[in-house]
Amino acid sequence: MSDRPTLKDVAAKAGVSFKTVSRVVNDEPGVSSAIAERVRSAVAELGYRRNHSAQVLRRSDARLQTVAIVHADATNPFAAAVHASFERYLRTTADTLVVSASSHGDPGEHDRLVDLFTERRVDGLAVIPVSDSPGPALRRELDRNTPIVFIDREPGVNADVVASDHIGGARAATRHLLAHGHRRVGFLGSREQSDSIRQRHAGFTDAVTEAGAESVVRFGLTTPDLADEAVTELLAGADAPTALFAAQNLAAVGAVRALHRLGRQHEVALVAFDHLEIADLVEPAITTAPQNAEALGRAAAEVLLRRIDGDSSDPTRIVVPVEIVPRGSGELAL
Amino acid sequence: MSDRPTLKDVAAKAGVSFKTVSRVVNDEPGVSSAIAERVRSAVAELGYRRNHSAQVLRRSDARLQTVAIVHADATNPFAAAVHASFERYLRTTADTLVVSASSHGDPGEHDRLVDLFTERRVDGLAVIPVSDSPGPALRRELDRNTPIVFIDREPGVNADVVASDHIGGARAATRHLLAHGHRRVGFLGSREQSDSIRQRHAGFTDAVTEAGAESVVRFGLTTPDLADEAVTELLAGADAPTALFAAQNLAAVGAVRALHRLGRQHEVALVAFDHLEIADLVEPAITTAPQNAEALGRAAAEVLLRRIDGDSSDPTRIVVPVEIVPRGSGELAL
DNA sequence: GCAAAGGTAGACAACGTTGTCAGACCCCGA
DNA sequence: TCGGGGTCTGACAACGTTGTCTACCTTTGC
Repeated sequence: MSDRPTLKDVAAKAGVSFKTVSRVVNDEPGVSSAIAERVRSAVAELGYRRNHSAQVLRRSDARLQTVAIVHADATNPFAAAVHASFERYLRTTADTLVVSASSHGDPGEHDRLVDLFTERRVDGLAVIPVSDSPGPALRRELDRNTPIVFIDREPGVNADVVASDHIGGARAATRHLLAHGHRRVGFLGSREQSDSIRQRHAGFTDAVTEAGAESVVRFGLTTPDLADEAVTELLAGADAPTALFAAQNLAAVGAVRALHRLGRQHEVALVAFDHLEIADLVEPAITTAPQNAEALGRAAAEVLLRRIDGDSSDPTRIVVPVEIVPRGSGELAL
Repeated sequence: MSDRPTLKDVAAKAGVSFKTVSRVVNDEPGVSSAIAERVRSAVAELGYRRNHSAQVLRRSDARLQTVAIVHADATNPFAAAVHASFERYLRTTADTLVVSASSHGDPGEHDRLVDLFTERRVDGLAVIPVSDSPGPALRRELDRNTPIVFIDREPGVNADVVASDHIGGARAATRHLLAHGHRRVGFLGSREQSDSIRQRHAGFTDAVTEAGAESVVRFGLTTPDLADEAVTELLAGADAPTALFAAQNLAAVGAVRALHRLGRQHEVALVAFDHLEIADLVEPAITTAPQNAEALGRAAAEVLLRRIDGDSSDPTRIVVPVEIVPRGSGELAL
């Protein structure tokens, strides 16, 4: 990727000064149409492309038309959907390139990615946190008032956040189960370190407590296999729950698998947080409380753009509602 | 994202020349430890970060430690899995940042993204094509011998490609169905413009022809809903197929949905190309011919790295085998 | 005690671009 | 014929960094 033609190369070919070429490629006035034409054909012939680094260096105040999004796990379909919405909004409304990278869940790598994007100078950052508190690079950028928006999870600092109403959604989902007569409900959670999971747990506990019901709680179910095991074990126990709230989609997948293998899918109620591709493919179809990825991505983009435009008001916290979609599995009565 | 401290700012704070600071931040020899220490604390205090643009500009021959991947649709789980493998390999073995963007299937936007990454100077590009032939920007980069690897689909030019064995996988999957006695097999395809879909169709046709069986072919099933409709219609017809080959995962999801709604999931055989999250959640579990996303991503990274390292041999075509995973749905006999 | 050698620090140019300024040219009217 | 004004073009500096070269200061060896 070297030996690219520069303004000078184009200028030499067109027989003009490189400043004239600069004017032409930037559509600046003050170039006669004959010369402009000659320059344009030289540009086309050499395949000249402006060097973004040099441009950015010279006009260090200008917009880079680039924002970065740092993923915890870009293969998560929910994260991908948020990303898609975020990207579409920024590309279409602000002509801004969205670049991304994923830390695969490693906090050190996560912070390192923030660092790498910072070195490369972006207009702003969207971050899906992997841990409770920001790493050194992220903290430095927050101090520097770099436009940053956190998506989906609490960053552990006072900053702009766009997140689903985890508490309200989990509370509503659990109430939904309790309304069908269940008195003993299981909670299937993934990483307890994750704030969104903790919030869903809080909403779950709210609903259980207000109804005076009982609960069984499992955390650490980060893969379908682990969730499958946990459900199998729970249901074999003496006082097994009669309804399950899966706080995360992979846990839900494992729960469905276990229920079907045990043949108890028509007996044990299940509500799953998050969208599930499989929701209406199984019998009974799975009642879900899906996060609105489209709204989250769009809201994050809006907040970030406002910050990039110079808005320096206090951090905002945008909460996107989560609504229950009844499909059958959550309506199984005791 | 402005007003960042520069070498000069750090130098002023530490009371040295900016070149000395440069030496310290680059771990170059020739700085006394006392001064180096003073510089390091000034760096820490100001939160100095090297300006990547300036660095790249100065050393225009050097590696940028950055490659870009341009997606057709980053929300496709298969694409996401390939990306994850690609990213992990490059981050860990070559300390290279992988940035990405997605065109959401729009060829013009796709080529524009290539252009934007080119302007930003990356060491190489990985491209998941959206159309049969490269756009102007991509063509220009190919002419310029920019390291580029195409993933999963044919680019329409002579270039490095890493792709699954679509033909062989589809042929094997179809033979698998025919081996269970079916004589009339349906083909469910998504975009006919896509070369991978055409190849799967070719493999399908191979197997049908060699067995002297009959086929019904549907293209354009790009969403589960469209596939659902198509299957519903096919099965209602006079000479309905008794087995289905879904050439793409979204089409497979729709097919499963239709079969279950019609209650014919134990009667009509189904093999699906690609990985399906739902594969073993439904009854019968779905027999698949999954692409090896991990191998594809890794192979693409290896090819690209070799090109970046200066390998200028003829374009290679790496074909990653696709193996059938029998789970039940594909073994339903006539 | 002095020259040579080595280690340390800074001055300066250059990368490719854009902003500022000045110069060259042309046309027009006096 | 000449000056004034506008239009077009180019020279030059600057952005923040790294590579090269030079200058200083200390140490070493005779």
